[in-house]
Amino acid sequence: MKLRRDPFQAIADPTRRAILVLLAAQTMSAGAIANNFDAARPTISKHLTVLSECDLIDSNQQGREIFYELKVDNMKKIDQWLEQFRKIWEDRFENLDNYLSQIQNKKK
Amino acid sequence: MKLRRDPFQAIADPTRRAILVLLAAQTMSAGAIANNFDAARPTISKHLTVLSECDLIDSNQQGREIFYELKVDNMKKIDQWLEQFRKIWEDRFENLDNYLSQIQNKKK
DNA sequence: TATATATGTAGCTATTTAGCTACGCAAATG
DNA sequence: CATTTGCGTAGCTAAATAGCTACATATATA
Repeated sequence: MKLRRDPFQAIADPTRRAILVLLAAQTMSAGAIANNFDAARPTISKHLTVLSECDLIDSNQQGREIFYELKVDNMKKIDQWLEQFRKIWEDRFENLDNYLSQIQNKKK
Repeated sequence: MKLRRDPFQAIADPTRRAILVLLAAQTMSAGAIANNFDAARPTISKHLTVLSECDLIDSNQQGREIFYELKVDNMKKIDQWLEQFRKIWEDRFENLDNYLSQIQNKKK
């Protein structure tokens, strides 16, 4: 193996996905984030480190608190990768659509 | 930890992502898939097992060959999860758009 | 200034992962 | 019917992961 630090790796963990969802709503301090989970605070701290390394969040200190903010740009890479599959399921939907139209026409 | 068998886990590995891309184009036999990679054939076989467990591919045997086919439906789960973030970057794009319009107007 | 608070780091463990070689088995072929 | 071919499984290893407790450090507060 090899340490993978990319958005795909980042979202593989459900806790990290939940953190990202939290940060999608608002910027939050490390402690505030951790309060949303059962896991120990250092565990969440580590997840935040991973998310930073995967370049999905930014941090900035304010006093003794550290605020984390979503960096939406790298999220788009997942979206872009999905593009090629999206075409397939849209095609299938179209096919289903056509099929349903055909049934409709036969009825007429 | 706990064995995670979901589409997010499936696409965390780059080899598995590449397999999915291959299968997006066409159904392929296990051997044909393996030929596209440097990894040993059993390694690819294991990735195929994981992808099956994550419910992203289907297999059916034809003679001594086993053909694998993309199951696009579970891919959509990733797409659906991304939805909430897509809103954010679309908003930002709109904001940029508005900003650019304002500049345009000022020039006029 | 002593204390409380916010947060990261060190260091450990159990589990999972990705990879390999060796092997087994069923289907096709000579 | 012996052999080749296609493919999964067993069993191993090194590395990564996710989790924890204990500790260090810096900032705020009494």
